[in-house]
Amino acid sequence: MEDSARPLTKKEIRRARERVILEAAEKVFAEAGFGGATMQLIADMAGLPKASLHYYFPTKEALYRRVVQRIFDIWLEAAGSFDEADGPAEGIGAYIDAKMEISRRHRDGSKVWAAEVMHRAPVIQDYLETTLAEWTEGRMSVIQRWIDEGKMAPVSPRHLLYMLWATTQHYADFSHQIETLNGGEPLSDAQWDEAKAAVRQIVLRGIGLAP
Amino acid sequence: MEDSARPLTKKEIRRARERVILEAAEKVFAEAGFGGATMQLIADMAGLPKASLHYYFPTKEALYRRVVQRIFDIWLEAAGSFDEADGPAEGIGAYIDAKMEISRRHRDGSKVWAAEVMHRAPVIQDYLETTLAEWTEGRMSVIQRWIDEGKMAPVSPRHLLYMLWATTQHYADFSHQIETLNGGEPLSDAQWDEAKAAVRQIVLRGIGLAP
DNA sequence: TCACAACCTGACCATACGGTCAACAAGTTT
DNA sequence: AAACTTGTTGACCGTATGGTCAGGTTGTGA
Repeated sequence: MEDSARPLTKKEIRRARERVILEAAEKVFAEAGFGGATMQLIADMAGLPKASLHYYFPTKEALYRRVVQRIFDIWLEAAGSFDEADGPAEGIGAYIDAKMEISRRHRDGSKVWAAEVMHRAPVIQDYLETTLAEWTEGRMSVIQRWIDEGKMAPVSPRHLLYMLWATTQHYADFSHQIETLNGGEPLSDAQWDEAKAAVRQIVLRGIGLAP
Repeated sequence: MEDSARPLTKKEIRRARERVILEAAEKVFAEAGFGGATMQLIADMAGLPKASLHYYFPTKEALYRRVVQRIFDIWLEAAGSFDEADGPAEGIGAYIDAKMEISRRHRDGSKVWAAEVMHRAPVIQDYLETTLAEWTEGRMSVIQRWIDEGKMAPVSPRHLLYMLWATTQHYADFSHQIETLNGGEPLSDAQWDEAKAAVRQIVLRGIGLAP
């Protein structure tokens, strides 16, 4: 729109183009799945010729891999909110908030992640086996410690974690169903707050913490 | 294997072939998604030539439609377990059990359903808007009545339902992740019981019912 | 300013896919 | 057993897809 005094450097262009492509790819992969997505569709959505995609990303699979990796980084970030707490109310409460916020802000990414896992994780199997497995073990022992210290009711740490993942992720993966049941409208800000509060309330009470 | 005295009638053959195809299709659609699935793959899995699939089901989409419809029927059946109860403990407890059992027995179907909704429900949008919406409304008022009668804590009926769907469905849709975190092994019978009990425990306590 | 490297893309290619069909086989009805 | 309906499938077709590449453009360092 405006004539920039300085033309963009190559590095800047590269970075910007890659971002545009990755964002378009994320949306298309989320909506159509890996098999249903086409390079042409992604190119159109990015406003670039198809050949350009192949200049920045050699293959469709390489592009997909980058998209998935991006989500995992975001996921890891949220995972951190668990650690800084010294009690279940703050720890799990903050984790719920963080993951709900991800579902809200990164719907497409979440869907890509879900589809990847559903299809037996062809790309991220190693992440599941290493990073995710370690994180899960760690958090399970934190929860177990809280239980031993009497800070929460004795519930299965593993299934509590699964429940947190499932519930928070649901708002992204099934957003279409949720919107349909909301009269075809996306959740408003107030409704998102309501959802967060409801999840927090049920889960925290569920692990023995009075509201 | 055994030589049948009476050769199968056409109707029997038709029914049997259709079932074989539908089961193969469910598996392939679950593993590869609609876009990633190919008629050839389904044919191979069903042990039939590709042209035979097109004899029984005119198009890939028609086949997919039938697979999805099949899941919805199963889902509706489980939905019934909610109705016969006159209190939240039995009603919600039974519903959790029923849906967990679906996740266990119909993993592939659940995945197909999840993928369908994730991709904006191209095939089942009308179901979501009619049958599912009505069922949801009905169950929400049942829950609200329970709350009004003091039978459970005042929680958002809508988000409670979402939580039930999310949590129970998770064990099917993310079964691969769960297996990976279980040392690569599928859940044993005992582990399934554990999972069911844990979900029931957290949810029921979460809505104010002491274990 | 010049040589070079990075960037860009229209045109092209091989392949794989969903779907069709002709020809035949197997039941079913009369 | 003849006439007819239903089932069966190998071979084929048009198309769309992922990917390539030659040839041109544009920024960059000497």
